[in-house]
Amino acid sequence: MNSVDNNFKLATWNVNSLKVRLPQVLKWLEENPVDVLCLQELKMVDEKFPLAEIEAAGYHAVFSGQKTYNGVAILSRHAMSDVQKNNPLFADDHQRVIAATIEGMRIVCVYIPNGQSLDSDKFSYKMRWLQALHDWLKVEAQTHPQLALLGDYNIAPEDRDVHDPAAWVGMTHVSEPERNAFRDLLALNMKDAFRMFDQAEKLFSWWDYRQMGFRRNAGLRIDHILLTQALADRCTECVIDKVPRKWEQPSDHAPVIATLR
DNA sequence: ATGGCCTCGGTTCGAGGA
Repeated sequence: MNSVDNNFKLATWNVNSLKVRLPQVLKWLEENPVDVLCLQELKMVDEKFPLAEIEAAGYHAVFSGQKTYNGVAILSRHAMSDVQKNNPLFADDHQRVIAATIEGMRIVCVYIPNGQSLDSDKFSYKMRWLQALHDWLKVEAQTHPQLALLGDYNIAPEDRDVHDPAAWVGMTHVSEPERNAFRDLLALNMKDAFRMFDQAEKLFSWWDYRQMGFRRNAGLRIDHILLTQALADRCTECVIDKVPRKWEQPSDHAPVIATLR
């Protein structure tokens, strides 16, 4: 038994349709046998969830899907308990939250709303949604000191998380209210796992399908893993895996992986 | 350039994403 075997890996990936991306998810898990993988944008109802294929790959799965839009899942090599769908403090037609307890950790998988544009109803929905998430996690962290919040946040926390900050002024994902909401989550004694470590510049987790965004590295870092202090203390690495973004018919997002010792 | 791409639902285009 070497030290690698004792690591616990948590990952998140917005797959932009699990129906289209299932072969890539299975391939990625074969190459990256993480302990937990949070998925967003399933875009399918629960009846269509490919449970047999996921289980054949060695994973349990819990999921909360809907037709066409949204939908989230947690895949885990370990047993899951206390599954929670949606934020109990926020009535929501969208399926954007699923949580489960795994090996004593509270794993919260989120697909935070996009917001569309700063003057839209969808933006005010995003901000109300973020406030409710904060209020819920504040309570949840009291009973689960080992809490991880993984997902597509649709927020680039700082200008260094944006390929061309000037081009994004006035857009959603980078506005002060959104960045304040991100800092409010950090203020729940959580750490952005990626920023706990030295990283190269211009590392992103999403690239526009248009204009050859990936080739130009025209991206944003909007997929995050936040860890409460108890888990942050165990975190030894956090990386973005650009490999599947280079595959044929990729998701526009890349997986993010945190390693705990 | 109110663009460009991708997915879905449902038909050959609009909505939504980011």
